[in-house]
Amino acid sequence: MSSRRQMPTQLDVAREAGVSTATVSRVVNEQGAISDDVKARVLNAIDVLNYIPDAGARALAMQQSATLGAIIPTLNNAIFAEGINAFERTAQSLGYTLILSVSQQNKVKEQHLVTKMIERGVDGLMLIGNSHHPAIYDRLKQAGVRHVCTWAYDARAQAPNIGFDNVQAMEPAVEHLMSLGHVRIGMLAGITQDNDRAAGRVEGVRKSLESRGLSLPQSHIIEVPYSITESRRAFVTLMEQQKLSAVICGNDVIAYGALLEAQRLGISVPGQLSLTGFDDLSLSSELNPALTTVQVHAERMGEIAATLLIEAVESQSDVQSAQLDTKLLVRQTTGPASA
Amino acid sequence: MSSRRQMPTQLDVAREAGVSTATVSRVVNEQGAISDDVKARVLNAIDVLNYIPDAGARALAMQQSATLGAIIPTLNNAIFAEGINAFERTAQSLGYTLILSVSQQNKVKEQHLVTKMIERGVDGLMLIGNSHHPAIYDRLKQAGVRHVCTWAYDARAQAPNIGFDNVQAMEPAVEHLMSLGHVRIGMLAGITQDNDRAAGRVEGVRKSLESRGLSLPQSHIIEVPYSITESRRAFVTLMEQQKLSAVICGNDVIAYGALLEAQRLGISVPGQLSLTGFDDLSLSSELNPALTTVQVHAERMGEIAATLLIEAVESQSDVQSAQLDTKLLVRQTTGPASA
DNA sequence: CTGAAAGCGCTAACAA
DNA sequence: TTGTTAGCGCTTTCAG
Repeated sequence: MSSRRQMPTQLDVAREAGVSTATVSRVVNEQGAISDDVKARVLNAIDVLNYIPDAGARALAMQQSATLGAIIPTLNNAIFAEGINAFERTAQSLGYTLILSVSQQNKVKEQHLVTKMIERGVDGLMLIGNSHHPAIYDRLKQAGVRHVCTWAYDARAQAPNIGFDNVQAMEPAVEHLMSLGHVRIGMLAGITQDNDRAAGRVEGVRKSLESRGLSLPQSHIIEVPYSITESRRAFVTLMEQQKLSAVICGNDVIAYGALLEAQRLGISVPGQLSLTGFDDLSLSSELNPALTTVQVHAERMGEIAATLLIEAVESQSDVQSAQLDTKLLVRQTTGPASA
Repeated sequence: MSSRRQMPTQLDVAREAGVSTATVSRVVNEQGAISDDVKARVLNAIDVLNYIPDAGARALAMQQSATLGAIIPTLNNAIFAEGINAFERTAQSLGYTLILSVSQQNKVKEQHLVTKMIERGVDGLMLIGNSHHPAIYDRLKQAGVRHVCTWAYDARAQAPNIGFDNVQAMEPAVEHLMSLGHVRIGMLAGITQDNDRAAGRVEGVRKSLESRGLSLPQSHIIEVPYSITESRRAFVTLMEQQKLSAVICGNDVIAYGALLEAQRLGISVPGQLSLTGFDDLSLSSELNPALTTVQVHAERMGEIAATLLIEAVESQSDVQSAQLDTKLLVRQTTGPASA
């Protein structure tokens, strides 16, 4: 019980300007015809009193908040941060405010956060990936809150998708490696539990391999958290157990760990071992050797998500899906398979 | 005009349970004494109707939103992302929702965003650094919105600070370098324009140097954006123009650029050149050579900011300041000055 | 222990 | 062109 109590309200402005609150509302929202005289008086009163409208009250009256929500697994992942940055920037430029929540990759928490978002009355919601608790979709539909799932594109998804196909995205990487003569290919994947993007990438590698007569046995995969330290450790384990000539990593950070550890162990990259990443973080092209990786348009994804969400909200229509492409960037960590 | 229209309201629940809205409010907020029977009926009605309260209406009635705002320069900076991640996590655990806006390091936009935050009725606001448009403090005070400035600690600051002293933080780095015999020390600083943290670090280096009889002429400093590419370029320029044996970098990313470029140029680190960073990003300790840098407790800063902000809001008192320490982490990019 | 009623600050018909 | 009057969905005295 404090904050806004001391703030001048629309009524104060109305009194100061000698008009009705409806009129104040009209000039604030630049809607309807207002005489220049009245308009000037209101504007002046607003300035004098330093009036700041109450968005909450406005939302209550208008039944829309000019607010977008986003629930992401974590911010400690440069690629999500980049996407959210663009999402916010775009939303802001279109007059929307961002409400951000982090689920800590916890499905139950995510479900709870969706309810929170509905409580807050967001006009649209952005989620990451397609594997969400079913109740989430129900709640969202019941509340009439438009939403998109990003970072994935699956024609069969039940919600609009704005992203890329994580399965297909791995195809060029496998193809590239095999064209270099690699046949003993392993993978340091992201944790696939509750993560359709990570799982999709594993599936993509497996399918691509199988369509070319190879396979990806479970023994050739280790799942690792988004951490260089963990990746280094897993890399050691993987290399000890298997004779691999190429390792596909679920993301760039995992690849950094593999590369750094390979260097420490004196395994030459790409001489003795080829390595690929995923995301194309800005560091990847700077490293020596520069990382061969799959480029993802995180920024555009964020922009598009915000744009389409807002478009759908304002036109009262369904949210469009949008498929973005990915691209294999061949750099220096991949080379011909040795002997 | 849609979203919540279709949602069941408190009144619907009241009818369904055969009680008054006041009663529904009481059980939802677990406040006041309610008979078990009534409580059960209400809870049941809530469940049946799938009732989700409207936080906006609640905020309007209670004059507080259970919302915290944060305005940051960018999310494309791992250290801010980490701080915000912790800020959000803490706020969430205390029942608060985060409204996040990015100023793109634009002072004018920041000022505008502060107004937006006030419109949204945030109970508390987190800002980065101490150099803000004066009008910001006025508005915040007028609106009675509690706030903290993080990532800096300055006893003279006009707003509560939760962070570290950017000037003092550089002292151990300079001291370390000088104890290794360095006297030709340069700096790749962050852009100091509108950035008191970057400026503070430059000042810190300068003061430390001067207190030891050395100096930091303008010719020994180049300011660089937060970008490896830019840093590499600036590093080349700096090294061409000056004979330096050590370069202090304004942050780790700049240091990565310097290190990578030094390696490309065949300048051995730390053999021929010592390098230090600032932030201690997770990659820094993994690099080879591992980066000597200044450790900052971004996560704790975010936690504390949220905690103290909420504490102040709920106790109707002033926000406490908190000073965090920084620590020089001596690793492998610094060594004795050669000849 | 529960209900009635007023009001939070704003918008939106409907009149005038 | 402007004012009046209802609410938006919730909380909160104040009665009972």
